[in-house]
Amino acid sequence: MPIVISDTLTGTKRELVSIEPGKIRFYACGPTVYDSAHVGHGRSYVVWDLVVRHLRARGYEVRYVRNFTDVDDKIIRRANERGEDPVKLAARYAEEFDEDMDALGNLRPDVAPKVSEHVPQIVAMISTLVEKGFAYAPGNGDVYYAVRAFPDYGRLAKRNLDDLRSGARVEPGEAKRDPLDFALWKAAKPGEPAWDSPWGRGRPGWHIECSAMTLAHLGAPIDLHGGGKDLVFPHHTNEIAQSAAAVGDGRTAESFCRHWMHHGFVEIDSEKMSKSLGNFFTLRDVIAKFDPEAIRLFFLGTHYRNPINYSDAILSEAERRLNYFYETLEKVDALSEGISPAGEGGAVVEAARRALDDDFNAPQVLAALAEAFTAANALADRRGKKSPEDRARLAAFARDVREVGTTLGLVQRRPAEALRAVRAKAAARRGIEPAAVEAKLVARAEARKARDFARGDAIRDALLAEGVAIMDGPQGTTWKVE
RNA sequence: GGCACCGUCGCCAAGUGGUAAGGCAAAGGUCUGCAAAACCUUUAUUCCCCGGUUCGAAUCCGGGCGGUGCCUCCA
Repeated sequence: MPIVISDTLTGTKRELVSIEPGKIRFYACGPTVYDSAHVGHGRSYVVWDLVVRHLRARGYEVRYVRNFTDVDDKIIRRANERGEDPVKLAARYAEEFDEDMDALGNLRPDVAPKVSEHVPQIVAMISTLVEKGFAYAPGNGDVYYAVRAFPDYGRLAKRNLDDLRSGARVEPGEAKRDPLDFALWKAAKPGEPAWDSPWGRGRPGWHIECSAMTLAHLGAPIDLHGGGKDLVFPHHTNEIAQSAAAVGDGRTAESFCRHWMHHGFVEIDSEKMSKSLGNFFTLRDVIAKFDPEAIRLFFLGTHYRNPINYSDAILSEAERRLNYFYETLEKVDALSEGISPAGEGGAVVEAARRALDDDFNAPQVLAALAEAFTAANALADRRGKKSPEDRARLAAFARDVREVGTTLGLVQRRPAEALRAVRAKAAARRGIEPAAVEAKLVARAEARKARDFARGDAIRDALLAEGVAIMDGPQGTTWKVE
């Protein structure tokens, strides 16, 4: 069964065909680290994590490279504002980024290269482009890429040079032959980090770093390149032009990379979440409020290509759903402890694989899981003693769900611990004191033991008014935050 | 202005030619001292509107209306 993706390069859904059988060389555009990551970054890298996990589950040897852009105008500006060294500031945010990604359950990439550590490769690549006639140095210390030299220019973005030219503009001081030409190398300005080059001291332009780091760590051509939809133009368009000119045939986008995937944005009130609009939440802030696995579940509930609206309400819904998953698993684990599962991988595993093979359709996997969970609960809660066959089926459910969860990066924690963590966050959010709740539950238990149901119910209703729901079970009373 | 994308139940959301997944919410039921949770049942002859193609369209084509993104930094 082939894996099918929506390929931006062709604008169609088509089979992902790797250059070397069984191997995928994958590059995801990483963040520019001048500030804390926001929810939009979280979505982006959960998407790429899903892609990598599924490809690996399907037997591919995936080499996953994701860069840090740590040399950039915004980093320099931010560092100057704070009187800090730009490279150090970037390093700090890169570390923070890694922590956030870990919290979301994303696997680390195999390589996470930084621009500041690849300047020699970048200079070498620019030199090649100049030698081959794809780039020119007008003598002001800048080097520009000559867009007209690359016949496939703009194909990824489905735009031709005339369309683009109407909107292009040239900054004062630039010496471009064509307004669409873009800087590969920028002459150093005072107070900026700079490196020596054949064109004088300066620093890399925006797009060249990804090209150079892709070639340094994956070679060319690569199989798959990913990023947000906002990177299609100009970033990826220019990457293709540079790379195909430097190491490919100089004519076609495919000589650099075969397949391109782009995901949709996280939105607030149906508007793109972005730094410039100021309508963003940092991952740190959201993780402080909601369990990161609930955030991940929220991301996976919408197909990666579509926009996804962020709100506290929808995150609460994801949190309740996560609770349901872990409560079910806790119950099923208790009933099937030490039992060997019935049969081989079940229908859920197969359904999940099919859904992910079809352009990484995670929402469809969640739908398949929903049916499995319902069936497991029905069996677990059925009255009467469980037969050995029932227990084996429950064990099989737990095994299958966890296997699917491995690919999604969900339900890998121990249920009791996850439930406690989720509850703690929800309680903190609502200003609920767990110790106070426990004390009230003791009082209620005493009242009920004395068959004073009126008093017991009064305590329960008071807790519910605070947002605490209580469940009486055979093992005693448990509670959670509504 | 140019180039794209999107519009599916009260809400969220799959589905890209074969007769509308799933979740939340809602209603009824089972269970329960009463609840909660869980489970069962019910809830879109219909997919923004109007035409067209087709044996057949939410899915393809044309036109409208509405929303968004990119064209400048952006995941």
